[in-house]
Amino acid sequence: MSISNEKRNPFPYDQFEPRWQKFWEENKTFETPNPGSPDFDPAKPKYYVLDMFPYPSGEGLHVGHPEGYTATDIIARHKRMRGFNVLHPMGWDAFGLPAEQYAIKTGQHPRVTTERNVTRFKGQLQRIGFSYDWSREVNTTDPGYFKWTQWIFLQLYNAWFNPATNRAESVTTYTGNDVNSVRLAYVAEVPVNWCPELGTVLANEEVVDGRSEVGGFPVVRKPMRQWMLRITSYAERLIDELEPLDWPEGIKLLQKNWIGKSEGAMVGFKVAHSALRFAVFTTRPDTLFGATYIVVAPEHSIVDAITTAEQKQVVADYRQAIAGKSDLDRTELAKEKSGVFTGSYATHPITEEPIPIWIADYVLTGYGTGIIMAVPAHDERDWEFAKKFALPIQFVVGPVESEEKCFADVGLATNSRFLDGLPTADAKAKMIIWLEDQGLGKRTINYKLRDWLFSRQRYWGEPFPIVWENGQHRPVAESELPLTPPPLDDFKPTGTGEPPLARATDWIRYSETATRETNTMPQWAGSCWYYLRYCDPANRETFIGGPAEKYWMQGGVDFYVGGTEHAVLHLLYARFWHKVLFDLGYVSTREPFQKLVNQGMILGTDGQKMSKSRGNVVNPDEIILEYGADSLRLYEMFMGPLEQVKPWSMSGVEGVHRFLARVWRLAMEENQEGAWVLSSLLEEIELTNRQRKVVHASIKKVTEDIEALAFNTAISAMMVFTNEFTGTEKRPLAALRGLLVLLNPFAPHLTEELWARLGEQFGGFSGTVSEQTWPDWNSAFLIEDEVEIPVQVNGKVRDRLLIKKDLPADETEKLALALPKVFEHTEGKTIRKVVVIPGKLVNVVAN
RNA sequence: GCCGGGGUGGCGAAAUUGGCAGACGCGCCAGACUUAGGAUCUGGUUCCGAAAGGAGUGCAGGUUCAAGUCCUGUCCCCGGCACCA
Repeated sequence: MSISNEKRNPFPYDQFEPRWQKFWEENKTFETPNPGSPDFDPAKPKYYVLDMFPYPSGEGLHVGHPEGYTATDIIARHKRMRGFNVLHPMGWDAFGLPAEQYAIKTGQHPRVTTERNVTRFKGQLQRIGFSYDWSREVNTTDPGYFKWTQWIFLQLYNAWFNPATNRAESVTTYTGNDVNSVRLAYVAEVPVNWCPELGTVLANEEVVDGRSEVGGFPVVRKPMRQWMLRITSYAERLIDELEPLDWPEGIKLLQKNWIGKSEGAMVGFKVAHSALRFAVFTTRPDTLFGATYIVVAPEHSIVDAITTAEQKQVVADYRQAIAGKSDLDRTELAKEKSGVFTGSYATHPITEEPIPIWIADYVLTGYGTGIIMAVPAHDERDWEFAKKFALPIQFVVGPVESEEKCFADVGLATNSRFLDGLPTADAKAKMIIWLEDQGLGKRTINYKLRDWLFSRQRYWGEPFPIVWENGQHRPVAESELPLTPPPLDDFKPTGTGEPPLARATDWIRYSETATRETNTMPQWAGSCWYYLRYCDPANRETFIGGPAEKYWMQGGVDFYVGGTEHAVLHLLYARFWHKVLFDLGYVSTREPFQKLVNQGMILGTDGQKMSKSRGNVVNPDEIILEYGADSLRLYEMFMGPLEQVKPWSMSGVEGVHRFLARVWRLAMEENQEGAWVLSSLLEEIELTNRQRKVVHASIKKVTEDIEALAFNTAISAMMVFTNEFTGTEKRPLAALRGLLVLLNPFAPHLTEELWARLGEQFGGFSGTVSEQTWPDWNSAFLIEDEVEIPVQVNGKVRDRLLIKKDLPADETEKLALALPKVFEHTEGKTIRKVVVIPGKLVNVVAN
């Protein structure tokens, strides 16, 4: 019916927000020139602020995405205002399973789905007003991009890790006879994580509790021929070079534990009555005299050779039972130890006593040698196993309180001949030296980290630039890149482990005698180097040009924000690739990401993790529609500390929305017709002392808080600022100028709009706010000459004292003791002591 | 089990080096303006108590003139790893 029934917004964000977004786009406001370009200013320092680029899913953005993105955007805008050349790009990690599975269901080519999703994501991000330099947008599925992903793979293929120099080098420097045994990218027949449901193998990092990280399908162990990347040769450097980085300690530790370095010794054993030998890895060589049996992983190749005729059947049965189990089953059964005797004995290297050799699934194939010496007296797992199968237990470290309990602690060696009486650390060292002298063993460092399983049986990924001929692999020429996936009608997995690309028979046929590799790279490949491509996205000659790399990557990415879920995946892989590129001379830093921050997860309004099934997902589009992009940005930052997990609250959004409305009404008012016009209270007047103090205190607080990433308290400081001026009769323009600049990185649309409107009538508002210089505060304006300090009696505040800030202690004490309240509370007591912290507090101690 | 993070009002949270616990926001209460208010403005709001006063940062101790902050022990929540010899 009438106008009054229409929704009236407290300020017209719906009109000016899209207008400013268009303005920034048309004026290329946030495009950053590269070194060498005419409008590049080499005098400015650089700042590279990076978001973990998203996978453009069909669901669109959820409110978790803009959390980190808003934080980096505030930093980017703030750094620009402080005179930095800021690199702030965005792109798409667009290869991946969902698009492929959608293709399987609908026949729709993944490229079509991907393009649609990218358009959607980009539109959503632009509607939030992020200051990305969109001219640098990258997409991992773009042939112009994955050409270089494939190129980098070829560098890995053509490189080996030289232990003598502790770095990667061209394979041409390798002097051994089998170059394929040292390449950083190699083929191996390995037990892999095969996921029948997905029809593909997965990396260890993609398997969670025996199920696929994507989809949650069961994963089983199966030996298959796969491409591997030799990340293990970088284990040491991945740990050492992590140390100086400005990363959360928790993430560093997560990576360190994942790499899992342990120091110990390799000890050689002989199989009794046989020429067979094997080695075990132990971190407790000092307990060698306590080794009472040997355990071999069931899958180990030595098992056939050592199993006696009598034990053949039980061993076969056991191995069969283990092979049929998924990792999940194995984990669930972990509580109960199982295993069988092989019938063979090993000879103890020192005592030369025979000790039985068992197989058991508590020993893992992939770690150490896959064989252990069991010391049940001093290892919980061995203890359990020995108890269950009545194997002998020999204590060699003491003091032992009870023979009925495993003693896994350090202590003093006993029953160990030349080690007796030595504390564990010394015993370890002495044993290692002894073993080395006798040629029975040697000091060894072992890592939990395994080589990276790098091939997938999928369609929607980068094809390997490799061809096979006579059972041998070789790289294709660089000039043949990019190698694009062939068109297919059927994207389904073949179910046999043969990748879908195998269906493209013409594409596979490389020559009369050669065929193409049909595996594709995992999704992680593209994200291993995208931060480099942003520096020089249009370069057709190389993956990154020298000058761009040297300028933008100097000291690494300055600030990188993303979720913890990538702690051991993307962040480890990218560091590995970066180190290879560094060793080969293509980049100039050892590490890619100097400073890393993890944003905390945003929970639903019910305090639970957001999920479709719970129905508690908050859609940013709806927030923008109802409250505007600035409100969304501001709320995301006002919720609490960036790194903390925190629940979404709709009334919280309204709170910051009201704050923005107050800022709007500081400058604007409605006329008779209900149109917004400049407020009649605005005047070019001097600030009062009190106002000037508020302005400068806010500049200080907001500046320091932005640098400390304490955006929530920066916003509260601006709320205090706004409250201070809301009630005033006259509004000094200088205060408004200051507020708009401070608020701009947080609420760019509102501040630009007010700046422009004020500029039409008043001076001092030239250009856009984004172009303004960040203000400095003057400490002189912050000093108070009078302060109110609490006066305590026995630690309880009883009164207050208004004194000159620098009043000497003795005079402060005198004034405090003269207070009636102090007298009242010390009456009948003796004053023992008066603590005076000048300008801060007085505490009278009496009893 | 091991490693990491965290427990502060009704709620999200603040609190340099130990120095007035609860800034700011939400919610709630009251008032003003108003035909109206789920708009706006003003004031109040940790708890108990009419007040004086007392209690209070997961719990129990300790150090100190003074502890959310430091120390010892303990409980709970969240995240990661999980037979790595």
